[in-house]
Amino acid sequence: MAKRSRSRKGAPGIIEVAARAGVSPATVSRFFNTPDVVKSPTRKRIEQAASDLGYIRDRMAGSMHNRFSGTIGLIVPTIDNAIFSELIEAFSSQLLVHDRTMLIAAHGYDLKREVGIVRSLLERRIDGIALVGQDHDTIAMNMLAQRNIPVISIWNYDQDSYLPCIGADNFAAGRTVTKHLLDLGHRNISLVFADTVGNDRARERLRGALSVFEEMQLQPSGQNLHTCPYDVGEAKKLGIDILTSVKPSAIVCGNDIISHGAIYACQALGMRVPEDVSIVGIGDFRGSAHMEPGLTTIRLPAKRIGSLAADKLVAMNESGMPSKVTHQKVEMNFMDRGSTAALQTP
Amino acid sequence: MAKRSRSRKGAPGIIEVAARAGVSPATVSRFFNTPDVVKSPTRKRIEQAASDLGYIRDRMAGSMHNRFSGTIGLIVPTIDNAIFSELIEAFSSQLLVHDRTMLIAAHGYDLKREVGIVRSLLERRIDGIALVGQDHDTIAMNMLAQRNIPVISIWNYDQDSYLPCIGADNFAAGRTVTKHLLDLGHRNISLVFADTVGNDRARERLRGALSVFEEMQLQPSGQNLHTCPYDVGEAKKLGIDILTSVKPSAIVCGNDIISHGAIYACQALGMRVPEDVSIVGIGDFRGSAHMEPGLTTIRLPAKRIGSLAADKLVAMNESGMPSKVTHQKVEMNFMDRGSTAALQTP
DNA sequence: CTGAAAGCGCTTACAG
DNA sequence: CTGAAAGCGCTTACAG
Repeated sequence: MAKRSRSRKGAPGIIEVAARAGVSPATVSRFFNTPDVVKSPTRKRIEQAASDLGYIRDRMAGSMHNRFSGTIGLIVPTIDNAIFSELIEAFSSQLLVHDRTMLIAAHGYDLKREVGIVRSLLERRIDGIALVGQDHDTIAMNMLAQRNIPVISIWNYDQDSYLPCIGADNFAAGRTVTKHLLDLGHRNISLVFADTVGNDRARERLRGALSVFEEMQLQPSGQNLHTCPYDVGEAKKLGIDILTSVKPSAIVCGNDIISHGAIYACQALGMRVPEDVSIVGIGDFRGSAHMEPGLTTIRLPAKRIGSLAADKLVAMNESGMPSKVTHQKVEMNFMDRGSTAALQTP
Repeated sequence: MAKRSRSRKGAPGIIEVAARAGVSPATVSRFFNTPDVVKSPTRKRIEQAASDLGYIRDRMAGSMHNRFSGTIGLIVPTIDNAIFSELIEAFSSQLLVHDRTMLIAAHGYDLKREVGIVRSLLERRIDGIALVGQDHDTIAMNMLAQRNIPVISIWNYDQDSYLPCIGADNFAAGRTVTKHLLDLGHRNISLVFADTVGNDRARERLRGALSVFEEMQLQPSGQNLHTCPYDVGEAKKLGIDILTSVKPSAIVCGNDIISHGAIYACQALGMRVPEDVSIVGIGDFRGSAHMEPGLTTIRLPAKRIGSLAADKLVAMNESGMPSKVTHQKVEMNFMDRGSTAALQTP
């Protein structure tokens, strides 16, 4: 009585189920872990007993033997962001398919905070982890390496990545949208990108955009290069600034959120898109297709990345993790919608 | 050697740390759980040893004694949705403040799937759980009740809730936005709401909207009542339908996503908002303030609900869970922006 | 196919 | 303030 009081409020354990089914605890354990090894009538009795008692397994106790805990970690910069939430949802449900559970945390673009999160997840004995991008604190990477669990980098594809990666070619994405505008005849183009510090995705996109200018022997002037936070309101404000001072004929936005702000900026100023200003984004977020005008952008398959990452991590667990690092590039689709047009020569 | 091979790849445990620090395992355990009970010089030695070895605690082993696992569950209809992702982010980071970890899963508006998720979380020994809304499967509720962990319902405030709840008064929200339109003189008003089956938030909002009509002895005609999925594209399509057939002078949208679609529908048809059509939403999602025109809506404090829920669950754990059910209502703010105007009498 | 027994990594009375 | 020992709920060789 006194002994039970500290344990879980009399919740039935494997012992109680065994007693009720008239078998040993070992057999109950087998029923849950390797059912086919238990004879059918025994199975029935255990099933009945477990259900009568409302027995719920304690996976934490199980994980002390199992080598695997059944949980997999995912660390993102922020959960509250159109593109990551799509990724998270896909990752999580694909994990569910594999009978794994997701442990997720956000570091708010603070790589130092990521260290604490990695430790906390490791304390929970995650079987593997997916990190966004390749910029991470050494301490975190060392903890991960020492624990010897599978780690993959997602979102950006980089063939030289030191971690296995699954993602899109952000460099190519930046090139594609920029080239589209140059092909339409635009030359006075503003580039509005997210801060590239600790953000390889933004960095690659910007590099891609600039590479196109270079190839065409053009050089965007300093006043055409802008950094913008990931926020529609901020992007709109900055957009109004740029449209009234620099007066570009087109804007390359580092992500769709910035594009939304830019389009609203044009509307606020009474400028028409695409007649007066052409705008392209990167990402193809929810809503981009349906706004007026529809946003010309390049689709990054967040869902696909999430579910591939889940598959890969589970596979690495099950295969005993081959040491060869393999990368996977996901395809992007250029979506030519209404927000861009050929430069009007007045 | 052979014995170690099945355990975690030689990862150091409390025993190794104890040996290196020249103390007993019990003292190492105390160092991590109740540091102040360990003498300072001993503390230093343990700290050093732990750091030398790269020791990482195994919380799963710890949780077998601790009564609490340090993880708290959150089940949402979907992660990939502006309003829930804001909630999740807040819930998660507030949990981090309390040194707890979040276990999250989405049931995709399928209450049957919620049952499996509840079981899976329970198997992970969550210390408490927050569920969105009050519509849940009995089986899930029974499992929860039997385990005797704190359960709270979030998002909708309902003073008669059988679960402690933290949320906004969705009925009042529906009333406020609808009344705003009636006060502006509109009478031919379309109501476009999310499906109310298994969704108490949408149900309450719609009830609120209808109650205003009733009070004013008005009755919205059947053709003015529409159900719409949570999707900008679908809302836009339906909006175009409604605007060209029913031709309302105003639309009450059950959430901001539907409003966005409705505004784009107007723009696609060349109608002006608010001159030709007034539109109100509910939620004040990211972007609603900055689109053109700014959306008139009512702000539901998702962040506040998330962080209050985290606080409450932790408090319930720590206080031994008082049996009295307490509810908490969070304030909403009506945001009168540009998408509504007085009815033009031609 | 099933049981008895040892053990997973840590925590907690119980002594000292 | 610290240690030796029992035990948390389950799993897994080892026998049968």
